[in-house]
Amino acid sequence: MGYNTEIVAETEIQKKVKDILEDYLKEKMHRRTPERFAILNEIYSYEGHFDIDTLYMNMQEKYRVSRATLYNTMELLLDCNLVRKHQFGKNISLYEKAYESRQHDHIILEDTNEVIEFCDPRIQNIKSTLEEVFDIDINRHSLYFYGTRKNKK
Amino acid sequence: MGYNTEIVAETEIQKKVKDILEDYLKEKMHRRTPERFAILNEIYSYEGHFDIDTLYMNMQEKYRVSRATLYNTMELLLDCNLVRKHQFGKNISLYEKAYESRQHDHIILEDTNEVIEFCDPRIQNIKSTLEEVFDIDINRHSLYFYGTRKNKK
DNA sequence: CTCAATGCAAATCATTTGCACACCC
DNA sequence: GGGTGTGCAAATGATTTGCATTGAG
Repeated sequence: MGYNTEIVAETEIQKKVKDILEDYLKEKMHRRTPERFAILNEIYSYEGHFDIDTLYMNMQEKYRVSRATLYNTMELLLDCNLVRKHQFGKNISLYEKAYESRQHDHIILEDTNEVIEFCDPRIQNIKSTLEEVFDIDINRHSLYFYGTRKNKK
Repeated sequence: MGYNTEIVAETEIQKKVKDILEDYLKEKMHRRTPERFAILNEIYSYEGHFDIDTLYMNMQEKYRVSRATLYNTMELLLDCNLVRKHQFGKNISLYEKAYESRQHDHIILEDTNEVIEFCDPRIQNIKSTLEEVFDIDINRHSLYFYGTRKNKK
């Protein structure tokens, strides 16, 4: 059929995450403000990583929100697992949408500032071992490898 | 023999790291200032993690150094692998001495703020795989698991 | 002597906070 | 209507920076 499946898929996900946020806010007795949905929508129009400032700039043209609200809302979105936050070095906080995107870790190439994403099942194994050995529950992890491209003089 | 091997060992290490720093500074054409050695010595009198502020406070009573110098010197000590730096969350930078202490990673228990250290050889395996697959050299990594103690209501 | 290193205070910059107003429930 | 959420501007706090002074080589 002649539909643009890209756009259809996009819209579906936007709807789904909107519902997830609605449910979450209801459950936590938080208000469903237009700002919160506007932010979510903006985030889910992105591919890959973004920072708060980019988000702020981009939104100014559409639905105007303050930085304070952005920071507040990111907390909520993190809490309901609709976004993930990455700390690439001290002053580089990057976010990305999390719904239906695979859990992955990162390699940072310090010569080129490239970021490579990878998945390795052995991390889950390590996690399981640790939970057993120390009798704990592990909720999340952060793993970064720092390196450089080979064969450079 | 009747020697206190603890203290002997301590002193030996202090000497060794002093030599390492000397060599490093010589090689890099940096000056061997008393501040740098005083800081190194202070750090190697600690066990476990410490932050810049603690280091600063503690040193005031002995060899007075400015925060600026502390930050500068930490860079050098990181570069010559005499200290390691850990980023536990955005505003919690902790350091620890690195010479002759085993590479380890951390679990952070968010309910109690406990920090558990562990070593798992599988991380090295992951590293090797990544180096091969992406044709890169990995210098270091940072790995944190975040969790909670079990069986709490 | 010369310039890298130091100390001090001011600057930075992402994030947080306080407060008055707006609007979701 | 009442109180949470918002915007704004000011506050924060770890780290950095500028500059005059010191001291290592």
